Formats: sequence, structure tokens, C-alpha cells
Amino acid sequence: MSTPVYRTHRVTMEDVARHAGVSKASVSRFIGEGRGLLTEAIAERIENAIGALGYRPNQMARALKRGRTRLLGMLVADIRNPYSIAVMHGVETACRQHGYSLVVSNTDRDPEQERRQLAALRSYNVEGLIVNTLGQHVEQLRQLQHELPIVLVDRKVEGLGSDLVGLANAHAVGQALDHLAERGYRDLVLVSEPILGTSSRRERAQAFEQWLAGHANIRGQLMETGADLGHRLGAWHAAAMGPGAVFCANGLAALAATLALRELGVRLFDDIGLVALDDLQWYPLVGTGITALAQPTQAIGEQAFQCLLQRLQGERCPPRDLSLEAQLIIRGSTPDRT
Amino acid sequence: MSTPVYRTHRVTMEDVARHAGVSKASVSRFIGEGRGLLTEAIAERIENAIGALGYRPNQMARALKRGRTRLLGMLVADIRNPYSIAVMHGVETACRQHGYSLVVSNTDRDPEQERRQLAALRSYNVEGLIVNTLGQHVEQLRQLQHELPIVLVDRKVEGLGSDLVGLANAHAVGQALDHLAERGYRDLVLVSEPILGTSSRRERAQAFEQWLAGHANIRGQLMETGADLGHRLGAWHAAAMGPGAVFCANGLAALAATLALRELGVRLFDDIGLVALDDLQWYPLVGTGITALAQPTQAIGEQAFQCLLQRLQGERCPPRDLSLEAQLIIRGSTPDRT
DNA sequence: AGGTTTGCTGAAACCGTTTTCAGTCGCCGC
DNA sequence: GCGGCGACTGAAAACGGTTTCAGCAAACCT
Repeated sequence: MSTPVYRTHRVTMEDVARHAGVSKASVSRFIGEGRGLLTEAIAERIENAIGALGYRPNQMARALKRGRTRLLGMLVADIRNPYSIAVMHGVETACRQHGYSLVVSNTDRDPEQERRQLAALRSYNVEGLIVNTLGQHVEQLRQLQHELPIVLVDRKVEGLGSDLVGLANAHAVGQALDHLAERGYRDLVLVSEPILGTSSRRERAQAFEQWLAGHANIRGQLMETGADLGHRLGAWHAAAMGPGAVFCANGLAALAATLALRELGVRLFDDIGLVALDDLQWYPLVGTGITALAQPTQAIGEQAFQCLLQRLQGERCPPRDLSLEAQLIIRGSTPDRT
Repeated sequence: MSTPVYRTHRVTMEDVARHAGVSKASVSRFIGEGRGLLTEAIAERIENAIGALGYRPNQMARALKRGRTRLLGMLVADIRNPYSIAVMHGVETACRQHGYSLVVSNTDRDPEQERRQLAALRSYNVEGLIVNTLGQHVEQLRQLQHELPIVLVDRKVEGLGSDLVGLANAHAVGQALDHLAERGYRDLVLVSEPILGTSSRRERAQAFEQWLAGHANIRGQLMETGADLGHRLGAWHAAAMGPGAVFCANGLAALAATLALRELGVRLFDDIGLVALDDLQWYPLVGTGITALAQPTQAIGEQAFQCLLQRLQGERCPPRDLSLEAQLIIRGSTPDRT
């Protein structure tokens, strides 16, 4: 099979017009709004010409003239984080249903990439932006916001004043901790990725502290993932007062914590309980299954899209803060210790 | 904080030109190739004007004239498949490094969506296309191929004659089965998602059959995922001759099989061995860890991008078939039974 | 000095659409 | 029989860039 040669000249509106013996204007009307204006005879000629030539309008040119690209941008800090993927799936589905396409940019957590990718998305005239990153470059974001609507996902950016879609973190943390308390756990660790600068992590940590403040009989501490997580967990476990449990603030923390615990040689879930925020497909497979708080990721993605859509349609309301609720899914990792 | 009002008029090249007291042409040269042509004095004036006005060129307009959008499209059958994500990450990284942006479309395995998303990507004048789908609509793909380079990932499409990047399936299957044989397993099951229509699955199944044909002392059968996978696995296990093992043809099959085995009540890995193609983060966590064949997904993504890039730069060679090799990672799920 | 070359610059055309605006035509009422 | 009115249609001007081409100095030859 031979290498194809790329056709240089795509068939254009002018070609169709010529072939049908009408003006470009009529063709434009045919493929756009003004179809009702056209005579039956002309419409038919155009239709045939389009069919014969295989014409497809060029969105770029169309966008240039109309100022509507029907393109949305999504900036993601870590495309390999299952949470991001799940949200992205929600966004993408909603986009598809409304005739938008999605340009995805991954920053790999690099602030410099964040800056460049934002500039790139802007230069493609995306109509709106979904942002799930560190939110360095607040100034850049603020400028961008003068040109197009932005909605943040999961992570707040201070002083930006745009819509936010995320989890009701305090409530979710409460659900998890109440569950642990009820099952008789008395010494807790919150394992989180580095908290600094990520609003959702901070909120979860704060909710953890506050909940502890209201439960004098239960001890708790905070632990960030990192090199010697195993050691630290070991030390904690050795000194635990009463049944202990680990609460993982997200999927990656759950992975790290579970690996660490396993290397520690504890009997998972018999010696130490575990709850994870985010519900990943493999949770049922680890030991007797990991109890989880499922985030409504699909809904989060859809809501984010809806926010954008409403802003694009001219809705002028103060910045919203949509917090969705998590669902507790009880599995074997939190056996009753009472 | 009040709702921002979107600025209607973005600053344009004409604005810069006026502000600097030069022509559009000079500004164009400044931001493009012809910078060397400009006098120091003029360049400086333009630079200042750009800075003062915060000008950013409009890629759409630029693309319209030059015919280069610097946009690549990627069509994915299932965006939630970890394999797809991993490849996509590789592609995205390569794109970023070369100044391209990526438009991602997910078909959710729906042929109709496949058709529409292809049309959409085309209409945005993506310069090239990375396709990882069922490949219905061969005709549409073939037409598209006259306009832009296409590279297939993982899944062949018959009669298309475009580059393909994927796994050396036969070799990978061989590695897995040799490993199992060596460890003393004598009755094997290949668990795969429905094979029909997906070339990589077919190849893996064929390699399985062939390998069996060459190993008379080992029995084997093929099983597709589906409603009663548990039952079927149970029946197989009950009638197994010698130590049995399950070989999962991809990540989703591994998930399904492991869940099924667990519900069957067998002692995982003591009663039945397990090897999975694809290496997922959570494999170490299941029981004593799942032995896996890791696909070089990052490399696959990068190679796919490179293929496209070379074609875009005018390289004319017959369709390539890049098969990368998998790496066997031995964990606890394949204990020695000899 | 006069004719050439060289080196920058700007005017204008163009990319493929949409949209405005000025026709053209048939048909109505008077 | 003619002005007026709708209903369609097409020419042309955008949109925001790039690129061609001509112009015009200054510098370079004899």
C-alpha cells in the first residue's frame, strides 16, 4: 500500500458556489441559519453540489468571522490523576452533547507549563476555560477572565472570583470520620499529598482538625505523603492509643498509604482501618476492599461545563460555588472495632 | 466580588501597528519568521507596543492564512481506559514539547460518535490525527487520510495503510506464557474483552493459540469478559488439569477477572495464578501483587506523535508498523508450582 | 554623477467564512 | 400601467493574520 499524498486544496465554499452556480452568500446561508431564506430550487442545487464535492465548512474560518470557536479549554495539573480523568470525562461528554470540542492541556504540575498552556489556549480562542491546577499566575488568570469565562474545578484560586465546582469537603470528611468513630476507631491519621497551595487539600485538613476538636475521645494527626511515609506511619501505629485508622485524602494518597502499610507488614484492615476519598475501580480488590467516599466526578465535570455554558449565554450572576456531596461506600477496610 | 464583563475587542495586530506607527506587515514579521528583516528601531517600537497593549496573536487567523493550525487530534474509544490515558499522556507531552496542542475526542465506543468526532476534528483543521478506536467508518478514515496524516494506536484498521504504533503482541504473549510455563502452570485461560473487531485483542488471542500449539503438555482456552465470567472461570477451575493460571489480555480484563475470581472464593494466587497485560498502579496491592507485562505507553504515545511529525515534515515512506516490547514484571500472583 | 544593487518598509491581496446592503424580480393594489 | 412592496439573491466588506510585490532610500559600483 502506497503512502497517500495529502491533497493540497480542500474543497471550499467558493467551489460549492461555483459548482452550483450560486453565490458564496447563498451557500453560507444554506449551511448556516438563513436556510429558510432560500428558494427550494437553489437549496437543492447547493445540496447537490455539497454532496458531489464532499464539502465541509472550515470551522477556523467560520470562527474567525463569527468569533465563536465552539472550542473549550481544560487545563489539568496531572492528567494521570484518576480524579482529573473522571472529571474530564464528564466535561467531554457534556461538550459533545452541545457541539463543543475540548482542548486538553496538561501542566504536569509545572507552573511554567501552566503559564504557557494558558497562553496557548487563549491563542486558540477557546470560548471558555476549565481549570484544575495550582493556580499560580493568578494575574494571568484574572486577565484571561476579562476575555472569557473560567470555572475552577476542585481547587480554589484566591482573589479570582470565578465559578467553582468541587466537593463539599467538610461534609465529606465528616462522613468518613463519623463512620470511623462509629466503628470504634480512636486514633486517626489523615494522609494527604502536600497541602500547601491546594485549596481542596487544605479544606480537607481543616475539616479533619475541626472534627477532631469536637471529638475529645479521639486522637488524630496529619501526615503528608513523601519519602518516609512508611516510617512515619509505623511510628504512629506503634504508639497508637486504641484502634487506629488511616484516612486518605485522595486517590494518590490512598495508593501511597496502602503501599506503605503493606511494606510495614501490618495486617491490612485487621490491624489498621482505612478510608479513602475518591472511589477507584480497584478498591474492591485490595484485601477485603477499601471503604471509600465516592466523588460525583461525572457530575462535577458536567456542572463545570454548564457553568461555562451559562456564562457564555450571557448569564450575569455573582461567582457560584457549587459543592457536590460524596457518597460513602462501605467495604472491608473499616471493620467494626467496638 | 463582581462578575467580570468579557471584553468585546481583543487587541489585534492592527492595534499594535497603529500604536507603534508601523504597518501590519512589520508587526507580522516581528512575531513571525521575518524578524531579521526589521531595523532595530522598528523592532523596538513594535516590541514596546506589544508589551503596552498585551497583544497575543490569534492562532485561528494565523492558521487560516498559513494552513497550519498546530493542532493535533486524538480520537479515543474509551477515555477511561488506563491504557488510553497513559498513551494520551505520552502524546500530550510530545505535543507540548513541539508547540502543538491536542484536541481530544472520546467516542465512548459509539460508532456514530466516532463518525461525528472525526468530522469535527477535520473541521478544526487538525494537522494530524491519532486514532485509537474501533475503526468503523474505514471509508471516512481513508478520505481523511488524503488530507492529513493519520497514525493508529494499538488497533489496526484493515485497508487503511497508515502508520501503526502498538505492542509486539505475539512477543508479549510469549513472554507471559513462557513465564507461566516455567513456573509450572499447566492449564491456562486467556481472559479478554470481546475480541471481535479489535486487532490487538485478536492478535493476542492468536498468539495464545499458537503458543499453545507449540506446547503440547499445556492446556488452554479463551474466555471473553461478560456477565457470567465468574461461572465460567469456576467451571474451568473445577476441571483444571494441573496448576491453573489466568492470563488477562488487558487492564480491564484483569479487573474483571480478579473480581470474578475473588467472588468465586478461590484463594487468589495460591489456587490460581494470574498474569496481566498492562501494568497498573494498583497491581502491587492486590494480594501478593499481580505479575504484569508493562506496556511502554509513554513511548507509544511519543512514537505516535513522532510518526505524525515526520509525515507532516513531508516524509514519504511506506506505512510503518512500530511494535514496541512489553516488560515482564514479576510479582506474587505467579508463585512457582513446580 | 548616474545607474544598480541592496535592504527595509508598507499597501494590498488573500485565506474561507459571515454579514450587510443594495439590487432584481414578480406581484399587488389602484 | 405603474409605484410599491416582499422575498430572494449576490457583490463586497469584514474577521486577523501572512505574503507578495512594489517603492524608496542608501550604499555600491564604474
